[in-house]
Parts: sequence; C-alpha cells; structure tokens
Amino acid sequence: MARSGPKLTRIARTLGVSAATVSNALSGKGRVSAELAEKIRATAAELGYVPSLAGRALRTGRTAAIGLVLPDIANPLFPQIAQAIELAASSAGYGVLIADSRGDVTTQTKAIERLIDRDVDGMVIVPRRGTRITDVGCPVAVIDTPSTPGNTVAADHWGGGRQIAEHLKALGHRRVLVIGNNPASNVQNDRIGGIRSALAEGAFVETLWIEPLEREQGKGCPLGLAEKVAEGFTAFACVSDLHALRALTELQRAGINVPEKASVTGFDDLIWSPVVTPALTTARMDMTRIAAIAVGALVKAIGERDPTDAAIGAPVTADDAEVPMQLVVRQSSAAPPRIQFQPGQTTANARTSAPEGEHQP
Amino acid sequence: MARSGPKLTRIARTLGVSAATVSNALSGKGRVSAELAEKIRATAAELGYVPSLAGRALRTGRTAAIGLVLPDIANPLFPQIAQAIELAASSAGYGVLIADSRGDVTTQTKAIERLIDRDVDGMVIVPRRGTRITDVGCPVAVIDTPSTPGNTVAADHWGGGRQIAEHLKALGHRRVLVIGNNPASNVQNDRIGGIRSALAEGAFVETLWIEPLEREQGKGCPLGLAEKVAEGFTAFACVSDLHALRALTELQRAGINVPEKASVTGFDDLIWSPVVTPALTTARMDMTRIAAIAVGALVKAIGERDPTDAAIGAPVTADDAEVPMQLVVRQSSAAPPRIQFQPGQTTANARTSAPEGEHQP
DNA sequence: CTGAAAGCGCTTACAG
DNA sequence: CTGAAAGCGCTTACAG
Repeated sequence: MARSGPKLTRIARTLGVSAATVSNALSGKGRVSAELAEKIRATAAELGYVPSLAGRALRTGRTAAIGLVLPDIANPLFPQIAQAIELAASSAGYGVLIADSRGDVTTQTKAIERLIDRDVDGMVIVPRRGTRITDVGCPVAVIDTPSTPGNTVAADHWGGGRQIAEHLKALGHRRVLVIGNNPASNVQNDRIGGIRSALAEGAFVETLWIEPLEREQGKGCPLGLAEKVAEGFTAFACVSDLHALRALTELQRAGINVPEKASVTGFDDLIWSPVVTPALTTARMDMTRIAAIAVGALVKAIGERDPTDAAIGAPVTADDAEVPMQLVVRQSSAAPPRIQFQPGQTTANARTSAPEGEHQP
Repeated sequence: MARSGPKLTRIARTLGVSAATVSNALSGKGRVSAELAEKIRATAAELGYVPSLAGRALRTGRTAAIGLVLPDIANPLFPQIAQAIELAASSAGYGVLIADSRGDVTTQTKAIERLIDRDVDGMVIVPRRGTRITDVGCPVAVIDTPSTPGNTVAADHWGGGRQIAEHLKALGHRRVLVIGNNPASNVQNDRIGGIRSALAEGAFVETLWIEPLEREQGKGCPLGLAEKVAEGFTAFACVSDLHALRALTELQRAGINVPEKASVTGFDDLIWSPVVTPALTTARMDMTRIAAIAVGALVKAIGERDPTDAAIGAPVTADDAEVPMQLVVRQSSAAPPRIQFQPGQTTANARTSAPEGEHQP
C-alpha cells in the first residue's frame, strides 16, 4: 500500500488478542465484549489504524468504490454533479471513480467496462440523449428524469418547467420561445413539457431546437432571436443556462435589452448565472439531495447483494424519486414591454391581454 | 469482486500449467517460453480474463488508482482537467478517484487523506491560491504554473498572457484593464505578468481585482466597466473566460458594444466561449498534453518507488514542464474606436497614437 | 466471548 | 523454462 500505517495484526499484537477479535470489534458486529471492543477501538484510533481496502476487498468482494458515469464530462453540469456525488459517496465510505466517454456511445461502453474491470461496487449513471441503461453487471443508480423508465432519482424537471412558465406568465408574457438543443433528451423534454403545460391556456409557445440548426449551419450560428422579438416573442425560456447565456448575449448584441425588451430564463443555475449582467433567472436542481438519494439507494443495493452473484437486473429504486426544483428569480426576467400590444387593446393589465394570432400549437 | 470473470487459476487449470507461469506470461516478464506465453495470452483473451486489482494490490502494494485533487470541483475548468486526466490515466491503466474540498483548506486536507487511506498510488494536484503542496506520502504531480516551485507541468500562462497582449497591441489598444479575482493565485499572476510585460512599452495597464471588490460590495457586484471605458480603456483582458463573460455582459448591458467600443479577452476557452455573442477571444491550455505529461511523470515515479517506503519528498518532475498556450481569436476583440483619441492627434495609425496621461505604473 | 484456521487472487523469490 | 510455496491484510465460518 502507498501509506504504511499499522495493520490489523499490529493492533492485535499490541493488545494481545487475535486478529479476528480486532476485526469483529472494529466492525461492530457485537461478538466482542463491550469493554474489549472499546479498548480495541481506542488502540486502533491511537495507532491511526486505517483498514487496507485491498485486503478487505479481496476477502469480501467489495472495493468500497463506485463509478460516476456521464456521457460527457465536458458538460457544464458536471462540476455540480461530481461534487454532490463525491460528498454523498465519501460520507458513506465510498470512493468515486470517474469515467469519461466524451459523448461517444462506444467509448461510453468502454468506460463502463473499465469501471467494471476495476470492480466498482456500483455506479451512478447520468444518461443523456435518452440513452437506455443496459444491465452493466453491478448495481446502478440512474439520474435522469422521473418519467424515465428505470430512473432512480431525479429533479422534477417538469415541475421546474412549470415554475419557469408560471413565473413568465405572471409577469405577463404571452408569446414564449422555448429553446432546447436536443429533442431526444428526456430532461429537456420534461422541462419543455412542463413549460408548455403551464402555458397551455392563453399563451403561444414555440420551440426552437438549436442542434438541428447547428447541424445545418454550423456550431455557434446565430439563433435569429432578433427576428423572433420582431415576431412578438417577449420571453425566451431556455432548457439550460448555457442556452440562456447564448440567447442573452445574442439579444444584447442586437440591441435588445434584457429584460426590458425580452426576458430570458435558463435552467441549472450554472456557475456564471449569478454574475452575468443581467443575472439569469433559472431553476436549480437540489443536487445534494439527489446525490444523497442516489448514493443511498445504491449503497443499500450493494449491501443487500451477494457479491458472488453477477446477475443484476434493473437500476436500483429509491423511495423518493422526485426532487423539486427551485426557481431562482434574477434580473433577466421582467414584465414584457407594453409596446408590443396591438393598438386598441388595453395595456392596463398585461396579464390578460395578448397579441393577435395567438393559438395553441 | 463485482464482476465474476475467470480468475488466473482458471486459466492455469485450463492449460494445465501453474498459476505462476500464467502470471509471468501475462505480465510479459519473459520467464516463459514464447510459445507457451502466446498460448496463455490467447486463452486469457478468449476467456475474457481481467486480473483482480484487489488480489494484485494486496500482493504488490499498488492499487492502479490515482487521485485527482482540485481545490474546488465547482471550478469551471474542472471538466476539461478531469477529462484530460481521465484519458491519460486510463490509457496508462490507472483509475481516477476524485476528491473535493469545496475550496476549503481543512476539507482539502481531509480529501487528500481519504485518498491516501484508499491507497492511491499517486495523485495529481491542481492547487489554487498559491497553496503549497506539503508532502502527502505518495508521489504527486502538481499542475500550477511553470514559475511555481515544485510544479510538475503547466501551461505557459505567462506566454499566454503575452499572446493576448500582443494581439491587443497589434489591434491598436493602448489602455488595457486587466481583470483578475485573486492576487494570491500563481496562475493569475503569471498571466497578468505576461500581459503587462508585453504591454510594457507604450501602453497603460491597470489591474482590477474582483475578489477584494466583492468582499466589500458583495458577490456579483457591478465592475464599473462603463466608467473605465469613459476613462479611456479600450480593452479588458480578463484572466478567465468567466470574468470575460462578466465583463462582456456588463458592457453590453451598458450599451457599450463589444468589440466596436471595447474589446474583451479571456483565458481557458471555457465551454460557453465560442457560443456567446460576440464569441470570446481567449487563450487555451493544451490540457490533453499537460495531463499526459503529468500522468506520465507520476506513473514513472510510481514505478520507481518502493511501495513499502512511505517517505516521499517533493512533487515529481517532468522533462517538459511548460506547455505553450494557444491564442484563439474570435469576435470579442477588434481595433479600438478612433473617437477616443484626443483632438489634434492623428488617428491615421491607431497603433502609434495613445491617449494622454499614459504612463507605466 | 474469544481464537485458530482458512482463503479471497494475485506475484515473487526460490528450487528444480 | 516451469512449478510449489509463501504471503500481502483482511473477514468469516467454525470450534472452543
């Protein structure tokens, strides 16, 4: 081992007892008299005993390590997730091994295999693009959306979408452009579904998918948001702060002030969201809680499992699979400009007036 | 173990040879005849043999895992670093364990301790705020700046700063505001040093530190960049794209068009940099190369080390400790506006004219 | 309540 | 060139 602390036998020798007794005392299984157990614990602590995971792993078949798998570590959400998982895992005595697949499917399979080859006790997988998790051979906790089959725990993206939409609606917005980048993403579809459902009555909603756009016109192409404003859209509800940032800067650049002339909202409360001008209104996941639930369920499944038996079925389940999102209102959203309304319409109560041609898609 | 593949003895039995021979053949130490070795390798591959890391670790004292330590995983640079380290490590047969310390010093010590307790063979540490890495008890590769004592490998931040400055200078900028957030950061000081050194002749440079500002006025407070423009600054050279983004949006919001009225540059080419409008001019680190050098040096040190000997001194060294940065010119930087120049001065060649009151600080 | 023994899967001197 | 044996540090039946 790298570290060269005292071994279990050293404690046994120091106290003149057997290794078995030390082991039993330290694991608290209760086969040792209270006094002896206490003395053993004290000596172990004093000597700075740290069990050898390798020795234990060889004997028990448990490595006390879990894998963290994301389709692409480059995802700006990765820091939040990794931090929360690491906290939850280390509190439970587990180490976290990362696996990167750079968004590529075959690489992802390889990354998962490497984790299995390292004998992780389980893994937390955050799929994207609607990937279905196949049986990987160890307990798995999936963080995707509550509506995904096999999901273990996730933020209530639909509810988050509703909160964003209610917020926009209350401000008086009646023409909302939803911006996403991936029609195949469960998370995005839930968020958009929530937005649309809350805006269903009395508002017009259109969805703009960035990715298909970029496949045609290239990465970083303009979104044409100024035209959308000209068409009467007053709010841009993005499924990620990354898109919100893009929308915000494109609008600002076009001379369209946010939030005076158009509101912009995002999702996830990414690192820059509070410090850009105007700061982004967004909906935040409680990653700490999600991670705690995911890791908790995983650890439970690991504990119940017979390590010699390789067959594992579906992802683990948790009692509480749906964690509410929190709306964070900042400066990027405000009431829509009144000038948009048709002459003759009352502007006294923006919340009940709406531009012509409005309909449900 | 989680996975239940064939063990070494299984291969030995299948071929009617001893476990020792299988082990020797597979490790390629050459104590086995070529034909037998080949047959053993073939059988192992056929049976899908994957060695038990626990068994090996117990025997050799090597876990084939390294730790990745950053002061704060929430750092937007973390995805890039983690991805590159993971690639380099897994190519070398090592797993990567993450450790988070949330920016807190005592938590960082604990995180490193957890890694040691897990018997990592070595660790890659990316310090911040000028933290000095104390002897942690295993080989360590440090990624900080070339000028930091004990640094293993790093981007040439100073050179990156020079490139940014040369770029700005060539465009005609003569009053540059450098924006950083931490006077104690080696990385930031190197970048700023490079900028200042390249701008030394014929340009005025001032540095704005965000963090002291925020300690006084709160997180996300305005940077007062519009006033700086009024004072004649035409370029804002930020030590991170995060600050650049903040500067960009604040300027845009104030009606100061970027890059027409003011240029903004950043560092690191973070994920949003190419997609904001205008896209950010920045200087990029070659993290893949840095990670390869760091992990390579670490693995070498691990190989040369006697695992039973705990005493380890300074961080490992690499042959190539300095990796050039790459300037990425995008739309956020351009020639300064001519209107800033004093009446009577020639504006024909902006590169040789400069506002009054210019001096070296 | 406590201990002696076996064994997890590997690698490494050592013998032949 | 190949094999038998020992042992890395732990935990778990099993016996006392």
